[in-house]
Amino acid sequence: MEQDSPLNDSDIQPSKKRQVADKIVVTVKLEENDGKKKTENPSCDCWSWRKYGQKPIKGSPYPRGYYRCSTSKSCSAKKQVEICRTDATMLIITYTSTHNHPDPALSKESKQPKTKIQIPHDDSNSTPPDQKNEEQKPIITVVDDEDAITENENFRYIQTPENETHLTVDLENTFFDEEPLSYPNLMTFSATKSEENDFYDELEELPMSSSTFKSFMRTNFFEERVLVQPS
DNA sequence: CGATTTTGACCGGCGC
DNA sequence: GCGCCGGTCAAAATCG
Repeated sequence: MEQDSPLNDSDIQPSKKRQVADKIVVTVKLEENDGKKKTENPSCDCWSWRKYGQKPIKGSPYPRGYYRCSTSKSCSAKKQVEICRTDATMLIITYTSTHNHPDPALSKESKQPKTKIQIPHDDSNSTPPDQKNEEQKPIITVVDDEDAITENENFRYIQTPENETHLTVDLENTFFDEEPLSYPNLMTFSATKSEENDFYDELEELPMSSSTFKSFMRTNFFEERVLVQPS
């Protein structure tokens, strides 16, 4: 249905190896909340996701789920959800590509789409079958596997033995606060991705107010800096 | 009844 | 060249 053809979207380029275009790794620390805290799930970034695959990952007892944006067929936004092999309470969400359409939540902030991340229980305990019971996610850790992001009051660097730079984001102070998000370096738009450029270019033309845009950015978390610069 | 999840098959890239 | 592994597709099943 999209009046378009199958595509010209640059998302399909089999001839090129997977370039590390936009890849954001967000680590969410799941804590046993009493279930009272209705903190939005970072994984539920207000977008509608449709699961299209799941595979066991080597080195991890937990499978990885593959989700795609279900709002728009032409939307190439994707995300992978897996559980940290060392910390079962750590949810690793990897975002790939960006949405080429406004966040539906912006229009209707009253309702939130249902994105249910399924957390496979590997415990042999007689855990209840209801796997839709995840409302716990107080801390978000953004892991930039490329370059270190910036340090912000809301961020905290965490050096991992693996050589990665983990960014801990205080959810309540960052996303759920109405304070103007200020991500100095995080806001650095990459001037490399044509798609993204186009995307943001459109945004500029859109009648979005700065606050709207902010919200938009908030939903998108941080547009990572793409490092792909073809020589 | 439509949208979404599930699950195995399929495919392409990479390392050996 | 082969096998491993990660990522996607597609058909069937399930849910609301």
